[in-house]
Amino acid sequence: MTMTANGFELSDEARGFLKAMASGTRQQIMELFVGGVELTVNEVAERMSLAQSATSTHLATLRDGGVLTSRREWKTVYYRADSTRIGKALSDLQVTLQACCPPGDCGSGTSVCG
Amino acid sequence: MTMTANGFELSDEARGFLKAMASGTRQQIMELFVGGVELTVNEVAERMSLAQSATSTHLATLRDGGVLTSRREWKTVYYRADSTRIGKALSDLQVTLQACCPPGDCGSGTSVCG
DNA sequence: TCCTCATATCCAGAAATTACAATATAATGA
DNA sequence: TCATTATATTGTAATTTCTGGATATGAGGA
Repeated sequence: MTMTANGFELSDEARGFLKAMASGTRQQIMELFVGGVELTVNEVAERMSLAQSATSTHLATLRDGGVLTSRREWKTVYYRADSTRIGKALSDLQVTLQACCPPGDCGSGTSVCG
Repeated sequence: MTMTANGFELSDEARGFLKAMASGTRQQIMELFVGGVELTVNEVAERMSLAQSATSTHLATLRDGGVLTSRREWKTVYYRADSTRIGKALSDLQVTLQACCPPGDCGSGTSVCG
């Protein structure tokens, strides 16, 4: 929990998540990981009909954004959804975007709530 | 609730949300709406130091994506966060991305859960 | 009707993203 | 060391997105 969080600006986790998920291709890639499945770069490339280089870049973007995590086993890298960080990002988005009233100002101003 | 929802693909609400929130500028715009605040196009343009045309386009994109809603009062249009639709999108994202195991397949496969 | 204000749309250049081919790196085994 | 396999990085062209100026639309008031 960051000390500077005030509910008025999106957390780094939320920003990273949104940036990573901004691409339709990456959204489709994430659908391959539903259910905790682990996949290698080549497996994703094949299922997406995408070049290996493009796939590697997308997976790196998703990992940088906290959506995927990876582990290395021998020569191959396994990617899977980072459930914990995804949960944090979504929670932050909900707090910031769905909050009815500013902290300490509920019901006092011109805010339209509900 | 859609009949075709199976947890393996992102809902239209989730896709619309992600597309709308893909831009850093639009993320900043959304921070202006925290707490249920209502703002006009010109107010957003001024606070963002953005041209009126660009602002109008961004707000339309956010509305199309289900993140903002608008009402017309006399000559001016007031925008505010669409709490209900934001909640639906975030809920769908959580169900799809955070789900541990495929429906009906929990604990049976090679999934790495937790 | 004409004028004004707020917003929306159109257009063209600038900036960012995406894709693939080629090459580089990392890890392992012969 | 050399070859092999999986992944990462580089370079570049094509596409998409973003932005501001100009213009159009829509609603009221004089």
